[in-house]
Amino acid sequence: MPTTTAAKPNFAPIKTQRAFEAICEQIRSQLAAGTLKTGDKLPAERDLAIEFQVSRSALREALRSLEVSGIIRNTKGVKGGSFIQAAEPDRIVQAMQDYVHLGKVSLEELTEARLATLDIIVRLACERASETDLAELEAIAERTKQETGVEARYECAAQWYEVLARATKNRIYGIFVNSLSSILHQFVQGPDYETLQETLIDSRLRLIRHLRKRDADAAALEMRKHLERIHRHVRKNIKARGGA
Amino acid sequence: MPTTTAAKPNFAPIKTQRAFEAICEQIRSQLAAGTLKTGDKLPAERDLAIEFQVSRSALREALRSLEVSGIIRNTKGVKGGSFIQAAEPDRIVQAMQDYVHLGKVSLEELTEARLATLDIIVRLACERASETDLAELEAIAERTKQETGVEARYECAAQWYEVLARATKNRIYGIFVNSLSSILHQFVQGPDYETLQETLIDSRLRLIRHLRKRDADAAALEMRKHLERIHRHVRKNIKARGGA
DNA sequence: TCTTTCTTAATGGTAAGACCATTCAAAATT
DNA sequence: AATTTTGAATGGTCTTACCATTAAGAAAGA
Repeated sequence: MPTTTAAKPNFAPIKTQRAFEAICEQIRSQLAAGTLKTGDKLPAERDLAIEFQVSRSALREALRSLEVSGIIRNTKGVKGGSFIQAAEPDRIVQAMQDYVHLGKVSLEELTEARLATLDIIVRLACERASETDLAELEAIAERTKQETGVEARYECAAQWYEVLARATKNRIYGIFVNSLSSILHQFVQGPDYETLQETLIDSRLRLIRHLRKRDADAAALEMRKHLERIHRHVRKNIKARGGA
Repeated sequence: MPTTTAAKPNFAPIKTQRAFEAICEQIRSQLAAGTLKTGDKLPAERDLAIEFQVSRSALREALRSLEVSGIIRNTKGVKGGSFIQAAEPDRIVQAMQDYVHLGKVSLEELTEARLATLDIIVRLACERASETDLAELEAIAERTKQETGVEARYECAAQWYEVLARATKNRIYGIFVNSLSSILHQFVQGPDYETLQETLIDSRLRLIRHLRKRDADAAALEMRKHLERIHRHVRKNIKARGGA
């Protein structure tokens, strides 16, 4: 980069602040500061509009924005209002799904990221999993054995990964792996699901044993082999269907 | 309900459909069906309101909802309107920020996840970084040396991580590390930023050298040491300010 | 006293109409 | 030909009004 460019322009992009955006910012910052927290109730729309010195319609657009962002929930009637919602990763998952659906991310990228993320998770879980966590994992593996419906099995898998992520005592990993898994799940439907199922239970039981022995390398390897089986299956079905 | 209820309940949760939700659904379905696609322009608000037979305020709430979902973008003036837009990862970052603020994810969790994620990124970049990537990284490191403002430096850091993530040829990592960095950035303000800055440039240059030699372990170690310096700094400032 | 029904106020949801600020093309002016 | 002015289209905001839903309290009935 041989250029001279005395100083870079460094202009801030002008951006006419709309009223509802300013309102959202204020509420979000109060959330970040802790002034507002889950369960709190915002004043009524008419009162809030007066407080912000905007019209009710402008305020409502702000509330609508916060609602679709999963921050508040609106209920009608007296004793109704806008309540700060508990955090749910659904919005993140949906945002990632939208991103993927617009073709910005390939299946290969998803599977690779999932593999790497679960490698971290398994190794951390190996260090930190409590006996309660392990027992929960065993219960899920046991339940998976009995479920037959495709949806029920997916539910089991989701729980499996959730508990596994929880064992790391770090919620961030749970978000990551949940997002990736739920996106990949849309490709999982297809034949040969039965044959995968057989090896699945054994693989999970082996993984639990490795976790109990705190053998991180063995556990990570077991997870990797399992995921690669799944991903081969997914890739094959994608080709067969000429999917997205 | 005195009856026996022969079969299992299986009731769908009642959910009063609000007007703007119905509008969003129609537009989303037209997107899925391909009737609407990126770049298309929706009719003007007043016309759309007539077409949907709703008031303009109800329609605007629907548009607002679609806008914060990243589906449309609104511009003013004649030749303005609502345009279907391609999704950008900003939404994901925003969703993760909301989640952290709502969900009491601790600073420790954030830093740990960032460390682990960047470990993956560095190792992958070691394998896959092209000469162009490396040159870009060098240019950024060089520019960082000359910037003095806090915001300008953060801009450099953001670019640094973005290019680094791009070198992995996997966009998912970029999303992850962007989200974590932007959340952590809110804590970075504070004293002692100058002393950190000195070591920063050297650390980055060393990292680039390791990447060039394809020495993954050395590169990962360099990154880890750097991040741990940063995180110690952040933690200290948090305590000093009694922050969130 | 207890139960049921009715009233009522609070709140979100919707409607209708008006005005402002911005934008850009076309007309008017130099 | 270049510049300025005009004007219409469009999103953003404000105002006012009314409707639907909800829950608490009052009233009525047992």
